[in-house]
Amino acid sequence: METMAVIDFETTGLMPAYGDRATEIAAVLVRDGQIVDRYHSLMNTGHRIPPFIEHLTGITNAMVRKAPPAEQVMAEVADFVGTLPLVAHNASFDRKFWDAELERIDRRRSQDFVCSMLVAKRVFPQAPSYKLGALIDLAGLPAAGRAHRALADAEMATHLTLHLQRELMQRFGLSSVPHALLGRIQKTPKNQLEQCVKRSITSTGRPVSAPMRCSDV
DNA sequence: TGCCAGGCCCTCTTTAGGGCCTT
Repeated sequence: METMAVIDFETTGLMPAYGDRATEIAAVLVRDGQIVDRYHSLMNTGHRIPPFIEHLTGITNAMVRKAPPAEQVMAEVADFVGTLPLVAHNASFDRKFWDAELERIDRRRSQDFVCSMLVAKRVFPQAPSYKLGALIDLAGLPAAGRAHRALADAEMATHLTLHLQRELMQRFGLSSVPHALLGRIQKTPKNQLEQCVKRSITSTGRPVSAPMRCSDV
C-alpha cells in the first residue's frame, strides 16, 4: 500500500528567493488511511523572525535560538521522508522552501508534490474558501492543534487529503486514490474531474499510476 | 500591519486585472 508524506513549513516570510528561511518543519507519514509516523522540529537558521510572523505563528526568536541548526533538521527530515511522494496545502509555497532548504545542504528533491488545495478545488468546486482551516471546518474534520504551527497544519492537511481520497473513492467507486491520481486531478481543468478520473481508470477499475515531472506541480 | 512572489482561477477576459492561498 502506498505511503505518502504530508509536510508543512513555518517560515520567516513568503519568499526564499528574497532571503526568507524556514523556522519549523513537520512531516506526517500516512498509509492505509492512517497516520503511521511523524517528524517535527523547530530549526535555527540564524535569521530573525519579523514580529508579525512571531505573532502569527507563536514561534519566537527565542524559541528558534534554542532549536537545532537548520542543516541538521533538514537532513533528518529528508531522511525521514526519503523518496515518498509529497503532499502539502498550497504546495507551491512548501515546495519552494523544501527545495531551497535542501539545496543549502546540497541535496535535491526526487519526488513530486500534490497540492491538497488544488485537489480540493476540483473535488469541492463550490467551497466558499480553500484555506486549510476553512476546509477542515467545512468537512467537519478535527482541528489538530494551534493553526500556523507545522505539526498541527501538517496533520490537518493529512486529514483533508484523506477526506478528499475518501470522497473520490465513494463518488467514483474506486478502491484507492493513489498520489499519481491526485496529481492528475490537481492539473485537470476545473469542472472536468469526472472525465479526468474516468480516463485514469483501467478495465480492472484501478486508477492508473503514471510518473510526473517535478515541474508538473 | 503586513510588504516583498507566483500559480491558479474568475470575469466587467484573452493585447488584463485582481483575489485567493501560503508565512
